[in-house]
Amino acid sequence: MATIKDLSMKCGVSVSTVSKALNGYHDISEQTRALVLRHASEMGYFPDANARALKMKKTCNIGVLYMDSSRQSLRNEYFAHILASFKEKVSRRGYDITFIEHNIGNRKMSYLEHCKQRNFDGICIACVTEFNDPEILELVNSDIPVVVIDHVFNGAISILSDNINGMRELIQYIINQGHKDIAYIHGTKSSVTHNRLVSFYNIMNENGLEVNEDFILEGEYRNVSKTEEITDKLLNLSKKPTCIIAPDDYSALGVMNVAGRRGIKIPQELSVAGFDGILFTKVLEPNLTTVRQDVDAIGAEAAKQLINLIESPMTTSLESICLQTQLIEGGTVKKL
Amino acid sequence: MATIKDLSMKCGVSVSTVSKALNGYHDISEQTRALVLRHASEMGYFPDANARALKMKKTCNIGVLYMDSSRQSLRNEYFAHILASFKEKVSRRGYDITFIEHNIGNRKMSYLEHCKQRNFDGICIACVTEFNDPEILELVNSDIPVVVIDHVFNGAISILSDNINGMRELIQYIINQGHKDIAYIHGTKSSVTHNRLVSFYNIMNENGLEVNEDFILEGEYRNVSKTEEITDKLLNLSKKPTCIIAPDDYSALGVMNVAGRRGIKIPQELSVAGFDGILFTKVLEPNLTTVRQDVDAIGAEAAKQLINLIESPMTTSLESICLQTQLIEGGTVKKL
DNA sequence: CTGAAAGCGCTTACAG
DNA sequence: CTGAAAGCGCTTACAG
Repeated sequence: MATIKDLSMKCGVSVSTVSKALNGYHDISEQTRALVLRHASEMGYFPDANARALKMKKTCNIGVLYMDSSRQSLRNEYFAHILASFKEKVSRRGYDITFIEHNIGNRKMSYLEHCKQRNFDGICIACVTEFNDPEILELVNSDIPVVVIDHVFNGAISILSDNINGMRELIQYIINQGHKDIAYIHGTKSSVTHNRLVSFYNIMNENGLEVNEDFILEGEYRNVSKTEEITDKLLNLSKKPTCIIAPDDYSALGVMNVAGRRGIKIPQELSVAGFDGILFTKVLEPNLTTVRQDVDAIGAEAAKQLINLIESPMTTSLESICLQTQLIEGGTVKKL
Repeated sequence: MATIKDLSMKCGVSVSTVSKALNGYHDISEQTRALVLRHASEMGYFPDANARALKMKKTCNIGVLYMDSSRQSLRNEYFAHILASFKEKVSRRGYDITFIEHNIGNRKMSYLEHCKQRNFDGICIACVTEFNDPEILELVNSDIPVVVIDHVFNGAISILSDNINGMRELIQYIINQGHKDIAYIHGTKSSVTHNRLVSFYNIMNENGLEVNEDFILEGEYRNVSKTEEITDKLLNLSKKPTCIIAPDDYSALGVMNVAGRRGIKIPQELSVAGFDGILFTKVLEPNLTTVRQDVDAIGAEAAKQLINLIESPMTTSLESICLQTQLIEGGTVKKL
């Protein structure tokens, strides 16, 4: 690729002048600037990003961490959608995205070391199940601007759905449909899971309904077979629930499958709800009753906050931002 | 971050010596090397990747292009899975992944210019619908090593499923189940679509079956509502198909939805098949009859080929590599 | 075996 | 308004 030196020779001016002309400095005559710009575009010249980064301490590159114990990574639709939106937003602001890994070339290193070597301007932590991993804490506590999806850390910006209110709306809707015996197969413990559970209990209580402890069982997010197993347990109880809430939309298929096998019609004989509002549930018929998380907004907000933090650290507060969810009534919760 | 200069002062040797010790040169005494290594790890020193890249003309970074006209990007499960596998494989070989965009900072540029500025060691082109876009051609014809998913370019490595054989197995299976009136809603024109179509015609002919032109309609990949529309048309024909093949698994939901609305039972009264073998069809009951593309293998093979091309250009041939597919019989094609 | 020097491609005080 | 010089953090011939 042509270098700034080639360009300066072509223009017959010094390298310094070329650089200043290109970077919009004002102590350059309009004539010279025009000359430089013309030759630059003729030669297809663009400054080397590495050299520029080295000098300016700014890479215009954001590190994204996708690491979860089940190694779903981009295979998790929810996070893939968030990343897609995040990517679109940051790219419009001139930042690229690079995944954070454990090595460069054949050197092994920690995530933080990777970020330091690559000189990322900021970091987005998403799709992590192990929030207590010391490597994650090291990242969050570093001096690199960080935004975290779906988890609250002291001293970092967090973006997450309003799980409490989302769950409230869902449960209230189900109760309004006449259900009292509601089972909740919740995901593995996490702050998100905790908030949803708390909300579940609260709304039940507010409505004067008692929570049947047999109906609260731990499943796993996105694990269909585990949800099937638990659904089987629930349907074998002498006192059965009239409605089952799955950890998420995807695992809700597990509830449907078991019902199908037992010849139980949904929603006529059993109601089901999910959480997430992911793609395929929109087109499945009947539409799944669920709480839609606004993945586009989550990604975009994460991007916006992170870039603010990078570019205006002193006016960006490190708070957690809750995004509204939307109740999708769908057709899998029957009016009793 | 600590620089090599800090480290050299700590060690009391020159910067050159430190660099050589770190990089495994042999003209360094074992004593000195040990000293340097010890201090390096104590200080948490890692060489700045940008400075290194500048000097060595090697970034250990691969550009990935995700650009499709429908702006699905990572939201397309098929490509998200391929990318996940690609990412895992290249990272194990020490390469990072950065998405190719149209700008860095506030400079607009072409994809190629972006790659040149970032000095990517190689490029993976995936998730592209516009293979004739001049920007894509520019990338493919550049001197940067390139691997392309799902499209064959002269002079570039291509990775794709064996669509011809995959389709053969699917159609033959459907025919063996006793179907003669098979409709094929195919995706938008592309080389992949073309090969599947050709294969469809060929297998029909080989089996002495005539293709009913009314049964061959153009839909769109991953477009459920379009598939619903076309399914409606097909089911309104006086002579109806007994089996409908959708552009892919996702759009196959469209066929199922229309059937559901009309009270047509699948597979008892109408058979359906898809293509891709994506996640949710594995857990949907009855399992969709489909052709599974081995997304893990596609991503891994793309990674392997690209890295070979980067590291050993003279022993890596620019060919297209076809990966085997697998017929998933599932339960949506009835034995007539 | 070690180190001074040049250079990768840029930017930016500083002097003129 | 323009340009020579220093420097960002590295690597690597080259000299000793």
